[in-house]
Amino acid sequence: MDERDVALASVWRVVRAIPRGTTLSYGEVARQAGLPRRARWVAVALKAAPPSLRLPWHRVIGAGGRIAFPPGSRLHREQCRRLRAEGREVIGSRVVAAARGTGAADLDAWLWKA
DNA sequence: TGTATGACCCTGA
DNA sequence: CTCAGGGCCATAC
Repeated sequence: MDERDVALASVWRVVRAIPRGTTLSYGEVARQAGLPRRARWVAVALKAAPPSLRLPWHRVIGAGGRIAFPPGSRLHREQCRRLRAEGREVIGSRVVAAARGTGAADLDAWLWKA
């Protein structure tokens, strides 16, 4: 098990821990995984994640609530669908910050502040 | 070996 | 809002 595997496991662990209805940016995932400033690599890690892990990858979005996939692409639609299924509003490629007081909101309020 | 590409991020104009 | 420019770094060719 080399460094890469450890890093992959760290990222997956963080993503797996994102609560339902909440979102985390790539940069934040990287940071919480102990890989500061490696947001880009988080994308690689997600792409490399075996589907069998059933990671909630849809809860990982770009900074500022931006969906990272090209609008109209299959994955973009899939992510929108899953986020809305968890009660999040999505407008275009933007995931609207959750309103305060609705439970899962505090995290991203802190994240993309306001 | 070198270059290009990308599910990124941030600042500044 | 867009665009540019810097940083980041694994992968693919």
